[in-house]
Amino acid sequence: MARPREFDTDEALEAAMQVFWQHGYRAASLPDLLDGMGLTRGSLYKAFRDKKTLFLQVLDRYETAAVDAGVSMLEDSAAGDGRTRILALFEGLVTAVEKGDHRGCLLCTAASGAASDDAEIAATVHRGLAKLQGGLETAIIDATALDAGDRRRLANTLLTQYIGLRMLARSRLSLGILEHSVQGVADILDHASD
Amino acid sequence: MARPREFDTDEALEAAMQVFWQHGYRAASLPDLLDGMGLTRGSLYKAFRDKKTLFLQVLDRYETAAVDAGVSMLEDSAAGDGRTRILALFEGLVTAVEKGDHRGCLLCTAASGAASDDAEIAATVHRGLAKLQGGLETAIIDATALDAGDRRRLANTLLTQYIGLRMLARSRLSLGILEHSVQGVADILDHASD
DNA sequence: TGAATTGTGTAACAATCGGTTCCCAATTTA
DNA sequence: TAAATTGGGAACCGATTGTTACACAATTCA
Repeated sequence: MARPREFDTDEALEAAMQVFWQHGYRAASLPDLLDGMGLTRGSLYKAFRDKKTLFLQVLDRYETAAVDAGVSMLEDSAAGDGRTRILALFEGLVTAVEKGDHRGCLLCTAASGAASDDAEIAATVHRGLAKLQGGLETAIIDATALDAGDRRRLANTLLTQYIGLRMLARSRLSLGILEHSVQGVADILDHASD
Repeated sequence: MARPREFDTDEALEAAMQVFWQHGYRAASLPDLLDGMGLTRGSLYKAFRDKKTLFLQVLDRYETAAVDAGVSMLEDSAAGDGRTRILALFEGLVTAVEKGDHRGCLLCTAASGAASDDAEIAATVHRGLAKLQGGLETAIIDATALDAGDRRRLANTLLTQYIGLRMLARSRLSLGILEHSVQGVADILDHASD
């Protein structure tokens, strides 16, 4: 029918995610995005409508790529017991930081930034964090003998811990927290069922 | 010698803190600051040099007003035992959110935002969080019988929890976490010394 | 081959950004 | 009164923001 795209939409979206991940929604300038995605203004606006729509698509991609992957791991009984799976989640976080990844959590950055004013963005962020919350709770069932109330509370504590750590990862502040954070999480888990 | 200031420097700084607290360093525009502080460009630049210097003064003010107050409470043995003092810190946080305060933590917002690129700002943020870290550890000495290593790890866990909660407070996301977060912290404390 | 359709690239848009400089009135102290 | 300093503006800077418009290229289908 007509002229086909010269670029791969999926690759462009992946590149856009990296830019937003590093700079946040508001701080990511259009030139930043154009450079990272390797296309021009006209192509970007024709293919992705505008910056906010692009960001929403990026959030969806992040949700299926990063969040769902983490949740699958948390709920995969073949990957060890619940305790092992939860600790693996936090170990992955620390390992990423030690490798120099200071991007933190795209959802968390979006939640605290100017993006929190926007209802659509806030809803997507909420959905992602709720998924993580559910994954943690599932893993806890397999790790402790807590009743529903305590389980929910423990899941929330761990989710808060997760958010705090990814926040610290982004800050580049060396408060010596990340080094032993996995052991700290293990302490919480091991003592929760007493 | 000369004409005196018509505005109170301290009040202007307080107003500037509110603006930065709500919008973050980069997102706070000069018109935002002028409106909030109630003065004009000429006066602001004459009195506070420039935006960054103003923000550094605001950070100092936040440190002495908010951080030092929290640390004093954590270390005040007249305010109950260590456990009580730590829980009071988190209760204050939850209470503030329930009153509609969604500003979160100025230090944390600065740490994750563009401010983290600046060495001076990063150093000030680091100093504030380290103070909090120390205050928590002092309170833990009064709450548990842990050795130095475990105590440090518990302090870091609580600080991470604190940061995560203030992050959530800023996000306005209702994941049902804040409601029982104090109980969650109490669980961590009560089981830590087992 | 020719018309229709769509992507590409660039220019330009209006608005705002933080920062600076200027002027002059107002007010103080020496 | 004279010197000194602030307040309140206006004006401007170069740069940036996200967005739109338009000419041109490329591809497909009839």
